[in-house]
Amino acid sequence: MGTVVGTVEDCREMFESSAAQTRIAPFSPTNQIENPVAYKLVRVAGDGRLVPATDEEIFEVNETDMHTASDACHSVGYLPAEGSPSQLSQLEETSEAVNSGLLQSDCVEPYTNQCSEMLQKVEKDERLVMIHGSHMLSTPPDTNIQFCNENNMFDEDQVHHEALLQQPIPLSSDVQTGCNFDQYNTVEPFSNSTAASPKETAAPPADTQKPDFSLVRGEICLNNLPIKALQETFRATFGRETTVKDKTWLKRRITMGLTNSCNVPTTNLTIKDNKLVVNQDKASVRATNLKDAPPYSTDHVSGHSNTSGHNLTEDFSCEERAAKRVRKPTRRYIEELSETDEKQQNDNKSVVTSKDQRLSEKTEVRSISVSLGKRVTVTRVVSLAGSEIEVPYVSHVRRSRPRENIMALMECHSSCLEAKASSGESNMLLHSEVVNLDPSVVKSASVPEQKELATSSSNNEEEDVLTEVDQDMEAGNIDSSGNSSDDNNNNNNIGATPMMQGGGLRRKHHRAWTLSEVTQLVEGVAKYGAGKWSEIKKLSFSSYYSYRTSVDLKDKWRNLLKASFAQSPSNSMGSLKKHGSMHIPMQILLQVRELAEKQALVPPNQR
DNA sequence: TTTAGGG
DNA sequence: CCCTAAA
Repeated sequence: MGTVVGTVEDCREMFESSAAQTRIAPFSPTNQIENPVAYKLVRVAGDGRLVPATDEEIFEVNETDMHTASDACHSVGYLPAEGSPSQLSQLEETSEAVNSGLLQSDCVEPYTNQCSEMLQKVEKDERLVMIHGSHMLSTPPDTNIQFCNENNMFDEDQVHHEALLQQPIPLSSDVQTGCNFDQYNTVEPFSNSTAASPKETAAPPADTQKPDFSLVRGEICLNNLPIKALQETFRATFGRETTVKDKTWLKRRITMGLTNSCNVPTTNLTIKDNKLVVNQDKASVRATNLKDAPPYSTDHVSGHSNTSGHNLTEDFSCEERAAKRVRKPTRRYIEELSETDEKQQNDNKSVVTSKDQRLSEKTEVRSISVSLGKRVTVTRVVSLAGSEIEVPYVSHVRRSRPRENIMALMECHSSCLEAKASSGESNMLLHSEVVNLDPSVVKSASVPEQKELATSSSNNEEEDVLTEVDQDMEAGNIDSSGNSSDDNNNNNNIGATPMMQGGGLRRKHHRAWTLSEVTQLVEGVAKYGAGKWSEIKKLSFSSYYSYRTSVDLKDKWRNLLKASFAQSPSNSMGSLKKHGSMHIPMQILLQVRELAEKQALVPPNQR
């Protein structure tokens, strides 16, 4: 069935040669409409192998990802027979890689122009791989959904092709029964694909896809949660509080956090009666924009959501703005704004603006290089707590775990992208990828294969350096412990390097554990047993190239145990709450406890 | 190299 | 998270 189409190319090649454009072609309006493309961020190892981007990396991209991307993201990468030939051919190359399981479906990146820019800047070995998936079927970005399996990836069994086929475009409420992710359904104002609406809608039914543990296990339906609950969930997910009251935003963020992916549509949609409502005016505008703004322009798509419709009539970003965009708040800023917004809209705004401008500059630079020759700054409007903010779609490549090697490199270029790109050894690749939604399949598949890959890869992991973007939105967000590191990122090399000015090593990067990570950890312990950290890491975390080390896993588990037992019985209900620090849903804690007890009994063998 | 613990 | 002793 679904053949994966992907192209892996040397970045230079892509950018330098006309080919690049061709590849990008999928974005062309025409293509987009019919064949949404999902891009996946990939890093090319020195040996030429493709290494799936880290979830964080992806994350960054997602945040900024263009509307387009959002569409793409959703889509599961199946190539329809219909896929444009060119795409197919291109993709074919990558398909191999994909099969190998290197590709992870989580994030698709909509890099086009930006990529090109970045690439240009990056002159080293980095390569970009674009893999295009033609289908729009969206999948919940799930960390679990990684296509790690070499063989299986494309097998129908593993892949939910069938399911997808059956439920092509429409996300019927039926499909989504159970848990609805509004986010998925939500359409971004800028979403590219006109046709997308259905596609987006296609957001995978939570049930089927089993986006994430929380979703599956927790049976968390973000849609139904009140804002307060969402905020709690947010805290649980990211380890920090949020005052944001925008349901849409919260849901999206949470979803992103849970899934570790970017698929979640960025913006606000108005959902009414299970349908996404877009302002026609805007839509019309959009149409206009689409023509003008090549790749980025997006179409409005109306999606159906089963969510209990609460309406967010936030404006979808106006095309107009898109054109104008100056501001480019990072996530963090956005979040902050939203949070503070309530309190002080004015102040925050001003602050944001200033920062944004800075960012914008960078962005612009990048954009300039774009193939079109015309730099287009794409921004999207995000409504925060009632105030709208324009957010530039800047893809961030997240710094993955900083390897020592890299660090040195990184230091040189503190400023800009170039530095990031310049990791000598590894190259970042973006490839569009088709994503399989099938949770079960993905999950099972991902684990084993990946390991092999990693192994075979010859230890590249460590060597590889990921390109980073100056801004790292995620870091700020994720890091619950507000580390100064984030700040440093902008100014300095970015968190990637633990180096301190003093010359001493700084703490590694504080990365708050996400719910999804915790879930994976718990699963891993359940499967392999506590103490098998290396196993767990390989099987459960290698997939998305988590920077978590076995030691990290061990430490986290230790903390989980502590938390689980610390929890007094009285708390049955409140999974979250209190303890400013914590989160971690009850279920997980309970699981932890069970596992702990269970293993205590049967310590040694087994698994 | 991986675990287990202490810090 | 870091560091380190043990294995």
